[in-house]
Amino acid sequence: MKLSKETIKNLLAEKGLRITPQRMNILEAIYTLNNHPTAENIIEFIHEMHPNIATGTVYKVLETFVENKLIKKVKTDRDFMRYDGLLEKHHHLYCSESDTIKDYVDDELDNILKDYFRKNHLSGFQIEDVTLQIRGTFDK
Amino acid sequence: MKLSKETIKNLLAEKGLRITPQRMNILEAIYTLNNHPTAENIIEFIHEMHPNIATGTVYKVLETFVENKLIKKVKTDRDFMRYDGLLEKHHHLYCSESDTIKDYVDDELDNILKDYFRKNHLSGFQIEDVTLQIRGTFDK
DNA sequence: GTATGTGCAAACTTTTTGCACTTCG
DNA sequence: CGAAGTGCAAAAAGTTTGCACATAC
Repeated sequence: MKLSKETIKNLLAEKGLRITPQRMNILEAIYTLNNHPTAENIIEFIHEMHPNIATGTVYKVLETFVENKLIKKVKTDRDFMRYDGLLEKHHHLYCSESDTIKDYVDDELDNILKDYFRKNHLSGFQIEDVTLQIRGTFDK
Repeated sequence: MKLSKETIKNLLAEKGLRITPQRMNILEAIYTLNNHPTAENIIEFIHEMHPNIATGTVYKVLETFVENKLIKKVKTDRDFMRYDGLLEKHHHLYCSESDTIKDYVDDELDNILKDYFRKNHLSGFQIEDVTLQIRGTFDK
């Protein structure tokens, strides 16, 4: 999921965010790394080409991106944050034996869930979004 | 979901864990607090009656409980861990406006999911468990 | 030019660790 | 008694913050 500089610029511009080299690099890193990187993964990746980008900046930029819905935080039960650049609706496969998280996209599943929650209204709760955590192991 | 001292002892004994006052207090706290407490919530609760229990001990005991499947870690996109004492299969309602997480139990939903994954085999992945993250807002 | 973003280093928060001491069984 | 658990305080790990400087528009 490698994006061109132009596409990345447009993504930022659409959200009314200033286009800075740091933001472009960080967004590019997330799309290139693409397997739900941690802040550290992103920093490491960027430092190979741009060693002068600051840790604090990366965290600030990531927060900005989350607020502007360019990326999402991924829920985990580990003590560090992971980020997700896939904007399309999707679910996650969590590996029990490693830190791998893979995306799972399927319209049929989404329709089944939509149907279920249309029929079974949760009283006192307005649903915004439903995603599955599918825990298991990848075949060796 | 308040449990008797006897029940708590049995839970520990069944897992072959030594019964200590600290472990009993921590397990009791989780069941009493019951809304997916953080380590801090648990420490605070326990300190009211037993001010001499150490923070490090609480973390060590929580890890032991997770390893022995007495409790589970709850996946969140926040930077602190939350714990769940409900052993029955269930899903989670995450509030977008607060840190509230509520349980959602429904057999019909579980059957629908079981059906779906029986029909749609994920190649290269052995499913152990599927849980829903239902994000939204509670009515005021 | 000015509002916004960045670098840096210090601080903060949450969790982990090592080791002497204590306790459960 | 011996293995396992606890307290404590120090440190690690991850993230946030404040402020002077730099840059996008």
